[in-house]
Amino acid sequence: MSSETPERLKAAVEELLLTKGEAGLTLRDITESAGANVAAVAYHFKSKDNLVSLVFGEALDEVTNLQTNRVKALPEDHSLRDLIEVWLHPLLSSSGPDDREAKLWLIIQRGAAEKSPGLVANMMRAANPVEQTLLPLLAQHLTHLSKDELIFRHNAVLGGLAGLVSSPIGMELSGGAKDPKAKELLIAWILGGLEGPAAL
Amino acid sequence: MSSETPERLKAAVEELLLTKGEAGLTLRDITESAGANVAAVAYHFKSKDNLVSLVFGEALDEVTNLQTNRVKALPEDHSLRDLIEVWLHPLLSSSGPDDREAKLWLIIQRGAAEKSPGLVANMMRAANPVEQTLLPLLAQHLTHLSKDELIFRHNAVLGGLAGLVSSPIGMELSGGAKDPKAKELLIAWILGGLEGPAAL
DNA sequence: GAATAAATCAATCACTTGTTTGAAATTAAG
DNA sequence: CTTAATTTCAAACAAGTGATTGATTTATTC
Repeated sequence: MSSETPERLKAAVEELLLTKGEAGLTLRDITESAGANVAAVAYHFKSKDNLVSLVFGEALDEVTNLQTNRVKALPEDHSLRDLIEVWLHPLLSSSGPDDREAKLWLIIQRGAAEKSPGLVANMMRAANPVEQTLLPLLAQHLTHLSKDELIFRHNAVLGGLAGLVSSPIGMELSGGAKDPKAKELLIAWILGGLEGPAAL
Repeated sequence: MSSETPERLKAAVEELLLTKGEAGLTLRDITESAGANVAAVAYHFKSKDNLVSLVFGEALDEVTNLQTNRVKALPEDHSLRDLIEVWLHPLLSSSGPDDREAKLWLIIQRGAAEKSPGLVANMMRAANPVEQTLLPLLAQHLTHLSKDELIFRHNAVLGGLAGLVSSPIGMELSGGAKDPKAKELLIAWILGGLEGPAAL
């Protein structure tokens, strides 16, 4: 019987990344939270950094897959609002089977906000799939924008969400955006930012 | 002659907050960078945390003052774009005497992104002045928004800038937005997000 | 210039960090 | 059952953390 300790360690890292971020993430925090010995991390994963990077990478892949699958499943005649809802589904949907995706999303956003080394390493690799399926569809709805400006606004929305999620004074998206009212506020703002007149 | 060591220490903290953030900020980093002894921090400021919190607080006050003064100096018949330009001036202006304000802004944004304890403590206090002068003027330009939605979009823009500034994949605003083209892209996006149709 | 106050310094404190070790315990194979 | 491989564990490691001490130097005051 192979040990389930690695799974418990990864789960503990996920939970701690969500609450404390990578900066304040201690080896003993992880092992105590997972009910394992400190040496377990080095035994199962070569190092703590390696474990954290692995968790980030898997979270990124999982979220990316779910996102691209939803986007691809959209009907031909979908609206821009449909696209946005599907794109940001984990942030907007009420709790349920999607809770894990929302959690992973928040972990990633937080990691991005504090430039977690373990995330940045995986970022470039996983950014491509979403952008290759999403950007063409976005372009289809935003014909008034040049490619440069489209990419800029795409990044702006992503950055904006990251900022909103991690802002100490901003709303608490985890839970907050699932209030239907907050969801409408958020979508309206995103739509306005995307559909507004071009600068160039 | 009173020592100038405290000034050098604060300057060193500013520089290190900008490059490494509060998470990876070491007492010995500070003192070595300031050319001072490790004991100097405890002598001049009671503790490292106290020093960092002080630097954050002063940065917050300085930026807030400059912002509110510029906003108050606007003519009666200014446009929304004028307001935004004045509001986000440190991020948009080319280098010069404003470089310090841009630096302080970036320090604050980064601190907000990683929820630096030393910043969060000062945040609530300093948030009021800007909002009390800025929000009424914003409301004047965005009459189609309810007060709730206005506040939401104000926070969204702030969060969005924080996200853009600190995003690993986003543009590099420090320097990037000072390119006139990037400045126009940014302002157009912000304007669209603010002026877009109301959700409620 | 002597006495007092302020500031700097090397050395060390107790504590936490991630990692390693070698023995003990558990599981799998013959 | 016996042996061998896998996994767990307490203990210790070196390096780094913020903070403190008491002596030494520097500046100020009378």
